[in-house]
Amino acid sequence: MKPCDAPTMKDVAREAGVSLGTVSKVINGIPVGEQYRKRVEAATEKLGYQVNNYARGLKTNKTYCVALVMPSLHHPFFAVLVNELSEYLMQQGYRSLLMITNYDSLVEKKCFSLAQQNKIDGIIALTYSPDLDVDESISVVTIDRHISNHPCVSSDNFHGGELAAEKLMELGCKKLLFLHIGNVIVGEAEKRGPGFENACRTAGADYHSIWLTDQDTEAPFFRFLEEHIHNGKLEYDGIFCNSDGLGVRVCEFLKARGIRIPEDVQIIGYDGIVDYATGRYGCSTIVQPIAEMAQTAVNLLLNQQGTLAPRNTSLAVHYAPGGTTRD
Amino acid sequence: MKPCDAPTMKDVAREAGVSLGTVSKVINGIPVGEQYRKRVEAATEKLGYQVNNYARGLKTNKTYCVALVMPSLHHPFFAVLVNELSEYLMQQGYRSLLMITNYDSLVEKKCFSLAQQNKIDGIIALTYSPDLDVDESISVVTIDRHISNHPCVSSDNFHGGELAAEKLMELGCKKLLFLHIGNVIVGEAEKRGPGFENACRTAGADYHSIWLTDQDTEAPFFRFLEEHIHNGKLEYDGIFCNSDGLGVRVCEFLKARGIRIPEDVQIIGYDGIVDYATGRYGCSTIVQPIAEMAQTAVNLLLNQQGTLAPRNTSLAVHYAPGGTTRD
DNA sequence: TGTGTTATATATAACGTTTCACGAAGGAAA
DNA sequence: TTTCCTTCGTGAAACGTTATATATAACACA
Repeated sequence: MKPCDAPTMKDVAREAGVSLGTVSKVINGIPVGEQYRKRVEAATEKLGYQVNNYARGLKTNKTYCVALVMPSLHHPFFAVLVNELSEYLMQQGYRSLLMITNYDSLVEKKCFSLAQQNKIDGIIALTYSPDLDVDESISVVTIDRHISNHPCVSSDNFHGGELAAEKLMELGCKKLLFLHIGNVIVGEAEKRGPGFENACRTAGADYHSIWLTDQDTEAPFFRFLEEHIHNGKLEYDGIFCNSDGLGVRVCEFLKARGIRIPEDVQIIGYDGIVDYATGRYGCSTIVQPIAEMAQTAVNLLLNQQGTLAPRNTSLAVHYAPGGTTRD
Repeated sequence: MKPCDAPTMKDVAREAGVSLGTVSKVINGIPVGEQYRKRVEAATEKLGYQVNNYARGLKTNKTYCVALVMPSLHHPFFAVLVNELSEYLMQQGYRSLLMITNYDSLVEKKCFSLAQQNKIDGIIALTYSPDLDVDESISVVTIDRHISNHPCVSSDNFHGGELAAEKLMELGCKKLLFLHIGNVIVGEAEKRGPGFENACRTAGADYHSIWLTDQDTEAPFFRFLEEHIHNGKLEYDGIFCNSDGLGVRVCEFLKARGIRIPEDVQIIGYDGIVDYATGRYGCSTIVQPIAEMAQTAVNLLLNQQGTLAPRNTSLAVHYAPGGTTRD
C-alpha cells in the first residue's frame, strides 16, 4: 500500500481564490455566481480534485453504500443476483460492499455488525441463521428469508410450485413426485412444495412428496427412485425438484438407469439457471426474475421511510421448457 | 432509509467517566490502566458502541477497504474469483467494494475514479479497456491483464497451453487444432496459444490454430469444423479450446454431427470451471488455481510498499480429465 | 522533604467535508 | 438619497475519530 494524499477542498478554494463554502456549493450543484463557478471548476480540473467520501459521509451520515450479505458466489443464482444488485445500485449512485458468509451463522452475524460499523445506508441479505435478529433502526431488505420484521423480496414460490404441477399434468403426467432439499429455516422458498401439492390436490392428481433439509445428503432421493424402478420403468412420470441443480442430478441418475427423459419421465426444476457454456437451461424450469428481484430489493431499501414497506413482496415467475419435458 | 444515530466515543467516555483519549486507547488495544479499561469496556457494552469507520478513515487515511473491479458475475470464473477475493480480504480484516463493469471501458474508468474517491486502500481489477492507465500513486493489482506498471497475477498460461498439447499427444492425437476466441487486448491469457504451439513444434506435431477476437462470433470455428468433416470423420483428433465454455460448445457441435467424444476426437478446455449442478468439469481442462490467484493478488496488494512487487506472477496450473479425453 | 523520572490520563488540535448564521453588495421602492 | 429586501459568498462550527502535547500522579532516590 502506498500513501495517497489527494488535493483537498481547501486547496481548490485557495487555487480558485474563493472560500471553502463556495467550493462545497459548486461540488454539490448548489447555484452559485457564474464567475465563481467557473473559477472553482477550473481549479478542480487543474488539481484533479475528488471529493473525499469519508469526510462527506462523516458529516452527512449518508454513505451511499449498501452491504450485500450473501452465502456464496459459487452458486450461479447468488452470483447473478449479486451482479444485478451491484449494477442496479451503481446506477442509483450507490456502492456495494460485498460480504460472503459461506452459509455460516457466525459470519452472518459478524457481517451485520461490520456493516453497521461501516455506516452503510442499508443491507440486502440472503442468510441462513435461524436466530438472526436485527433491530429496525437499520434498513434491511432480505431475499427469500425473513429477518425480524424487515421487508423480504422473493419470487412467487407458491405459484411457482402450482405452475410446475399444472405443467406436468398438462403434459400428460399421471403420477407426480416432489423432491425438496433445502434450508432448515423455513423461508419463502419453502412454499414451492405447498404450491405444488395444492395444485395436485385441486386437480385430484396422484402425488408424493419427499422433504429433506440441507443437514441431510440427497441420498434418500436416489434410494427412493431406485426402489421405485421396476422392469426399467419408474413408477412416477413427472418430477418437480425444488432447484435446477437437483433437477439435473435426478435427470442424470435416471438416464444412467436407462430411463428416457422426457419420454418416460418429465422433470421440472426451479430457479431458471442458465448454463454459462451452452446458454441454455439445465432442465425445464420455473424461472425466477432475478434482475427484477434485485431491482425491487434495491428500490425497497432506498425508498424505505418509516415502516411503509410491505413485509413481503413476491414477483411473478414463469415456466420455461429446457429439454426435460415433452414441450 | 432510516436515520441511524449510534452512540459515539464521547458517549462512552461520559458513561465511563474517562476522557476521549482513554476510550480511543481501549478501542485500539493500547495498554491502559486495568480499572479504566474495565470501565470503558463496560460502557462500550452497555451502550452498544461501535467504531465509526468513516471518522476513523478520515483521520487515519486508512480504510481497510479494497475495490474489486470485475466485468460480470454471470461467468463462473469471475464469480468464483470474486468469492475467493472477498473471503480472503475479509479474513485479512479488509472489506470489499464490488464494482461490475459489464465489459464496458467507460464504466471501467468510472469505477477507477469512484474507487479513488472512496479512498479505498487498493484496487484488484480484471479489465477490458485497452487504454486504461492508472498512475502509481494508487495501489492496483490486476488479474490476467496489464495496466500501466502495476503487478499482475495470472495462471501460467503459457505452460497451460503446453500442457494441453502434451496431454493430447500423450493420449494419441496426431492432428491437433487450437481454437482461440478472446480479448482484443493482449493479456496474459493470450499466452495459451503460443504455449500450445510451442509444444507442438517441439514435438514436431501437425497442428493448426484459429484466432478470433471477442468482436467476432464463434461462427468461423464451426464453419471450419464443418468443412473438415469428411464421411462423418473430423480431420483433427485433438482440440484445445482456450476456455471451457468453448470446449463444451465444440463438443456439443461435434456430437450433434455424430462424431464421438472422446473416441474420435479428444477435447481439452481451459479454466477448470466446475458445473454447479453436477460438481464436475464440463470438459477435460487445464485448471487455474482460482483461490490461490485470489490470495496472491490480495497479498501482493496489501504488502505493496514502494515498487517491490514483480510485474508478473504466474501460478501453476494442472490438467484434469473431464470426460472429453480418453483418460 | 524535595527533586528527578516514569507512567498514564487528559485536553486539544487536526482530518476534509457540510451547514448555518452572518454580513456585504446590489437593487427596488419611497 | 435613504431604507428595506434580497441575493449570495464567507467564516466558523461541527461530524467522530486519532495523535500529540501537556498535566498529573506515583514512585524512587538522594
